[in-house]
Amino acid sequence: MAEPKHPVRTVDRTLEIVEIIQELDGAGVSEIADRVDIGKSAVHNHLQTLAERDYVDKVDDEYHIGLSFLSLGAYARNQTPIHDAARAEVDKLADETDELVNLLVEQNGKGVYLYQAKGDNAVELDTYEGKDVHLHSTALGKALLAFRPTEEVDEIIDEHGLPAQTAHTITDREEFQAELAEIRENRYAVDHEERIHGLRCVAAPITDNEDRSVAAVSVACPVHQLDDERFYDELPDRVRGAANVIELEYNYS
Amino acid sequence: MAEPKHPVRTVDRTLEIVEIIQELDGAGVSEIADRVDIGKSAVHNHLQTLAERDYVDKVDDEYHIGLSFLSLGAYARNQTPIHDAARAEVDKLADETDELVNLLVEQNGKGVYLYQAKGDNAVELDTYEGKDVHLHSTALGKALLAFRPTEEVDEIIDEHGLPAQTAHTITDREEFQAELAEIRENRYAVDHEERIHGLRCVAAPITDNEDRSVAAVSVACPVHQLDDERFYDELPDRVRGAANVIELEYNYS
DNA sequence: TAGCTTGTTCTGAAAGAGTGAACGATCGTT
DNA sequence: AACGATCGTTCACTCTTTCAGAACAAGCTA
Repeated sequence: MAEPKHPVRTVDRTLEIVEIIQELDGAGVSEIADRVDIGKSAVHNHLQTLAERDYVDKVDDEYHIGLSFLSLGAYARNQTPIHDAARAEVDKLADETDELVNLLVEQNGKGVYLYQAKGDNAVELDTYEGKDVHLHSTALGKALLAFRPTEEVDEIIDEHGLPAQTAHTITDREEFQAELAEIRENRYAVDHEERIHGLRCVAAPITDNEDRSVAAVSVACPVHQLDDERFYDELPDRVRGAANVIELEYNYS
Repeated sequence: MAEPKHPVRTVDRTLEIVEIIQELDGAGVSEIADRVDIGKSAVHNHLQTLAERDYVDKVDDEYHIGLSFLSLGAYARNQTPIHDAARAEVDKLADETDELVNLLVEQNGKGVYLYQAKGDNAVELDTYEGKDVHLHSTALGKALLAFRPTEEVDEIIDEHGLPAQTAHTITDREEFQAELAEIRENRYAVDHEERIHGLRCVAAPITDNEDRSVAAVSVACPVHQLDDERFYDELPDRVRGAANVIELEYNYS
């Protein structure tokens, strides 16, 4: 996507304001005006306009993200064919493993969490539906990239790099390509505390009829919650099994 | 919320554009320009700006709602304490009944679907997470209103009226108040094709410690799918049971 | 009470959103 | 194959309208 030739600055500013509110978990007019480069009267006008349509909620001089965004967000998700195909199986996997199960898709070279199901024993993380993450530092992202053409992976790395998130993140290009090759063989990926310290995940790609990935599913759990045996023997099979069911649903129905 | 004294028109226009795209299930520049009162070059500028941040997706000269809205929408939902408390139980109810289960909250006098779980046999409806509906024409809305003070109900009716959605919608004010009184006694509400022809629902309120409703759960099914016996005997108990579990989770944890 | 915040209102002035025409591309039709 | 229609995109000018800044009310803290 080329840069807009004639961007509408007001729209950018509004989106910025909304994103700041999300980041701060609710904020007041002055607080927002400090972060975005416009005066507080202007911020006030934006917020009133957004509040009118319930895109923000005002609670005691604090503004919060409004539920009107849910309509658009849920709609956007429902539009993706993979969501419908995957949801039931993701729920089931969460139920069986008791862990946190995630579904991720790619958008413009980054990963976006599309759906999340929490088992009874699920770890609490910073991930939420709609959040975007670097693809290279998660099992989900690696599983997804492994089933994309090499040139596409190169493009994505060119654009976003391989920034380190923890000491375990793979930051070397060749090492990363080797990792992807291995994932292609196993049809599952493992993340050893590569994005978050103390967390490891197993992920499997969900591919279309041409074996190109359209999404990935993962189970995430704290390093010390599951012993290695179960982590390496049991989880990969379960995750691949779920991915398989989703693929069938996605490709043949 | 008072009318904004100094609305930011550009923001209104952008939101209008986005809402049109949603309504039309994707649209082109000219198509949008026809509906919103600005030229197509202006619409084009808006869309490019939104696309830059993934708030809209461009696919072959058609623009669609982007996944960036999911981040905000899911975030807004996660902020509501009722969501966390209810989600697991709503899933369970859907699993047990095989039907469509909905969770609704009130916002500015209208109902907003907060969460939805589909059982194996769930009916396909026009409802989706984030959608807003009139409160008076659904079992969910009636259950919710029944546990609000009378003056609050009056205010809401003053603002939104009791418009007929089908031939069965209650459109008379007194009749509606009587219906609410009955719901207060039973602690569950029934919707007899009042919003959609051929659909009936059973809903129960979820109340706080002062017995004021904060949300409602419902099971929805086609009129001819379930015989009257099961509909009237089995469902109310199940739905009230689920509501009860959610209340405990909401109020005491 | 004074002194700091906060959100809100208002008007002028500078910014920029929108108009409308023109261009190039891609249709389906003649 | 050439046409006409319709699409998305670009551009420069103009007039709309956003924004800055000051002033005010309300709520704190000291």
